[in-house]
Amino acid sequence: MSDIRVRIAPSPTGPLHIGTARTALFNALFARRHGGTFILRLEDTDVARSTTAFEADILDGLHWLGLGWNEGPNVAGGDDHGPYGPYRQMQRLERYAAATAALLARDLAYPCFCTPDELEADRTAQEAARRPPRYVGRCAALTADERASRVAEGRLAVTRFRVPPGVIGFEDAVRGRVEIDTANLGGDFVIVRADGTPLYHFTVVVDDAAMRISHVIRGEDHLSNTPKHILLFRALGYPEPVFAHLPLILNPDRTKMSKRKSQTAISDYIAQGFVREALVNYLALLGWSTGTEEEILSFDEIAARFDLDHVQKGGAVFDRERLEWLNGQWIRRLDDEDLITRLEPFLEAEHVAGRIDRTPTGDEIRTVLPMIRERLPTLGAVGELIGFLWVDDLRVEADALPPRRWDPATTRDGLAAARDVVAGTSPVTFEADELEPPMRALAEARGWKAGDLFMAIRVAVTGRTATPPLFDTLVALGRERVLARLDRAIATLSGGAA
RNA sequence: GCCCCCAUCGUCUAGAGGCCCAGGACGCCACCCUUUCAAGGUGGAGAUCAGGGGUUCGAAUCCCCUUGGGGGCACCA
Repeated sequence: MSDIRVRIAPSPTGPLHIGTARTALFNALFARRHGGTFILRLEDTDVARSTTAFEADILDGLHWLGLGWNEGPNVAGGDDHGPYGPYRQMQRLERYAAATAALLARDLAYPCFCTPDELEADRTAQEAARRPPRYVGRCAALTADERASRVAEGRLAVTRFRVPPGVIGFEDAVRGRVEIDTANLGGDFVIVRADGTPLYHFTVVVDDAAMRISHVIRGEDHLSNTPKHILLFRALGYPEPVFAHLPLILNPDRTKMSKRKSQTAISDYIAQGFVREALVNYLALLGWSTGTEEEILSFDEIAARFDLDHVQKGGAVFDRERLEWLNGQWIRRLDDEDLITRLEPFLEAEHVAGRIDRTPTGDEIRTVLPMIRERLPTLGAVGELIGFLWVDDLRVEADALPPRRWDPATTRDGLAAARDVVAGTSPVTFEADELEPPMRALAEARGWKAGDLFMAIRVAVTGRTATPPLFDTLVALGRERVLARLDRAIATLSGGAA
């Protein structure tokens, strides 16, 4: 292993977000490409919003994507592994406390007694004066006596980091040189809350240093905050990692992708039947490219080609249609047993939802695989596609039965004639090859267009106008059920209720 | 308001001075295949490379300005 160490540091305050997954993927790819270590650290210092359920969703989602980590939590709410643990920030409080004490001792940070109301008033005044919001420094120069008296009053203090004047510059691995004047950082910022819990900008630096992170690869939304982190790295005497800021994933209106405007939870994509290969492939190509025209690529193939130089700088709109296309590509590439395994939970769900009457066996799924493979944009589409195979009591409305060019009477005649053809076939073999010729002959004999006859049969036995090839469908249904469904349709058209 | 980042077909992108009056993919439109739906094949429409100045024999590629878009500025992460 090289000394390249990268991490994904999600906050368990929501389900695994597509943006977090993409950042995790890029970090994992970078680690794989360079033989480095990929670390997962949970940033759970927002105790009020963090939950074990979200933690589980994040861990499960990352595992599902195939993005395993070399160091980090093992299970939600459980223990972890790796030489730099623990990997949950709330279990690392003493480290932040020590770092805080060090900063306080050197007066690089100070206690601030300003109340939320005072700060709010400051911000309101600044906004009214059309000035950028920043901490005014009311507590920056308090004497020891003044601090003591405030403490005596029982007032709680946060800890603020002193932002020194100057320009902070760094070499971003995707954007090149970036320079920001510390005067634009918003003043001395809070690193520890009044209740003693540390804040993100502080913990991220303490931990990235403690965990020996060599490359911080994260979203562009952190670019402006990077000077704060660099200031902290320096104040604490830690070496600075290399920073790489990835372009944001955007809503169709080009704003930062959000739950309000897009589907952002990975679990939702999983539930709809997207396969990991497609998601990984799609996400990798969102903001990065091989530099060639290759595009259907596995994680390993991408990792072999991955580099930060080809990372795009501008944000990328999330295009679900392209994801669906890629998903279809990957579904077609899965081998039979794999596809069956992945389809099973979706068929099970169809059953549970009551849309089909039983869950088909693996063997049953295997027999229909050739006719559905090319027709599945997602695994979740399987019910719509062939659910009619496992419905006991299919009923089709009379209005739906006639093909475009046929009237009800013709349709009834056509179905009756078709029924005779089916009835005349051998009950033992019942193959598509022995069904099609006589049906075509029938259509020709009666002067019907074969397509119309086929459509009438299709709707009668499946209830749908779009299905896999008709004769394969009839075979899958079986002779007896085809006869029964044709009978019922004929009865329906005859005015009976069957 | 201030700071930072960004800017090639509707979308994802190739392009690191001449190979580009800009290539690929998704989507869209035709046609082929075809019993429907897909898949697949072929072809097409679609970007004066945001605009304007430079630099250069030559710029999508380098520089500047403008415009536009985005992000950040919490006792959220």
